[in-house]
Amino acid sequence: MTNPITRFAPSPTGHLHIGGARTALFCAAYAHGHAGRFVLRIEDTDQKRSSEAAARGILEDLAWLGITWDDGPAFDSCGGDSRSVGPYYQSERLSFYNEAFQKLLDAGLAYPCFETTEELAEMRQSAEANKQTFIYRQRADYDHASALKRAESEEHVLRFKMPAQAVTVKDEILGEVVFPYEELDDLVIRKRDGFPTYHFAVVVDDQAMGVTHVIRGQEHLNNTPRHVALMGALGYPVPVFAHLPLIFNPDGSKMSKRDKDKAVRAAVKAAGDVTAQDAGVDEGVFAKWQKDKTVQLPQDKLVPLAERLNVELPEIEVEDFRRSGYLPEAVVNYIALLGWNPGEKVEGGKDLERFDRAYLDSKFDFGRVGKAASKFDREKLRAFNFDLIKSMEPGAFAKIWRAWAERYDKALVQRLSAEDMHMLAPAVQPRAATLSESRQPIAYLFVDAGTIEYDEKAVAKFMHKGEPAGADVLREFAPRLAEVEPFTPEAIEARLADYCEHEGLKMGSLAQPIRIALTGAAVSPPLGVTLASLGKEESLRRIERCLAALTV
RNA sequence: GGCCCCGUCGUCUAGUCAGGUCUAGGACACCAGGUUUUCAUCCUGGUAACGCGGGUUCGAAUCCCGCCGGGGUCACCA
Repeated sequence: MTNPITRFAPSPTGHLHIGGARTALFCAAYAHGHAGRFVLRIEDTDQKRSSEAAARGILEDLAWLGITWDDGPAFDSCGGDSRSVGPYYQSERLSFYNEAFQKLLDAGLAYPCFETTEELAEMRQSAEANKQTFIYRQRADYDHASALKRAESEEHVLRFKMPAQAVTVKDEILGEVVFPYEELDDLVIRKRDGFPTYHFAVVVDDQAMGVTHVIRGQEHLNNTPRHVALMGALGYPVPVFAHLPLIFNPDGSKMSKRDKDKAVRAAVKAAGDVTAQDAGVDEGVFAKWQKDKTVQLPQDKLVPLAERLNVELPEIEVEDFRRSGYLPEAVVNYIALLGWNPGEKVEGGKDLERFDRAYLDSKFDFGRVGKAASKFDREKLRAFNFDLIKSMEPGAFAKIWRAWAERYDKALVQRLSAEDMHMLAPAVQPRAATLSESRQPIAYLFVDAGTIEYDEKAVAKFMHKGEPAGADVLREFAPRLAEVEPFTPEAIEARLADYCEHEGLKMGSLAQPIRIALTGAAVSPPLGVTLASLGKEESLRRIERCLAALTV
């Protein structure tokens, strides 16, 4: 097989799901690792649910992850139509589908049906009552010619006449899977509104775009025999299939966008007094959302509400991980390991787990994709992210940290200059596994000096005990601190060390009192950074206030 | 419920296709020590798994069968 063409075909109904991201990643990796092309196609045949904004969001999510596509919607340096097989929005490809419909219609392989949705529901129910699975089949006395005539004036759908034989799907990951004819119904291929169903559009488009390898989630396995049958009827070659194992929540449930609403809904219920106004939506919408598990609040309402209620939203979509402060490289590395692994050992007999895109592209193959579903372990992703953060140059970290904050934490940007963030970087990096955790080690910067409460135990241990007592050491040292110039972490550290040596003090006996004075507790980043980030004036003010508070 | 897929530490997995070198290896998490001016980082060590039952075989995590368990899918959504 030379020059494979893979494709990722999301429906634009929201941000990119993390599972979809993995599929896209593997599609891109396989294509790029085998001198092929990766196509991105937007499946917007569901007019009720699709939106242009969502489509754009998905492109952004992919671009952020660094997953680039060769053919598809133009975005940044991605996409374009150099092979002239576009357009890449299915809603703009109706003429292709109509041509294929006609072909099947002429051959009697597609036929109009006139049952209403209600009638079908009834048929389904009665089948169920008889403990049978409802399978739609063309009636024995079906008259094609008169149906075609009737279709000219009546609303109808088109169904595919399923050939009466079992279908074997050859899958690169699962092997051969046989589906008996009895399980395959005459599926709808054109909806009442004239749009093709997913099954039809995907087959026509994949053929038109030269797709050779269909890589998708295992939830599509049951659809595949239908697609294969359709391909046969249309005279298309059958591509290679590879169905990826599913990704679940840690509790085994399916990772769903609704999980986010679920978390907030529970918090709203627990709080008891949250109003529609608090949520920023209509009364009706809010009431419906509270009752109906399938209703979702818009992202821009849900996120602020979650923040107000102090709920941590589960990350489900790529955008969620981005907001939480994960680095795209970490996300990509982690999800690549969900269901796949390179099977390579490094020194010490350890599995090779950390790698970049180039490595993935060069090594990815279906032979090493597992069959079993995997659970999404945020702790491990977090560890990957943490490692990446720790290993960055402070300057580089400060840059991405600021870029992130500009998007998701405006207050941080207002409080800290780019220079501040650069100085803080070495202190923050080993203490924040994600960018959103970066506030924790420097929380002291965000409290007003006047409101600091001093931890009793710490005060007792470090301020009152000892000979001399910590408070006295601190009082003696304060003037020396005032002399430090410039007030940089290095200069401060040097002065500190100097002073301790001269006075015959242990570092801790001075360091801990300073920490308590500055932050209220005996925990903080290295003193040089802590002091410098606060600034000389503020540092001295806090020390003074602390000393005063202790003597009262 | 029908059909389909799956089943190694808590989690992700190596090992399974070509049965022995597997008293089952790694990673994350967890626990315990150590380094450090606190916290964190870092270093060292530890706990922990072949779902169950039958076969086949000198020998099974690896092959076969059954059971149990988990999941997917049954739309004019994708």
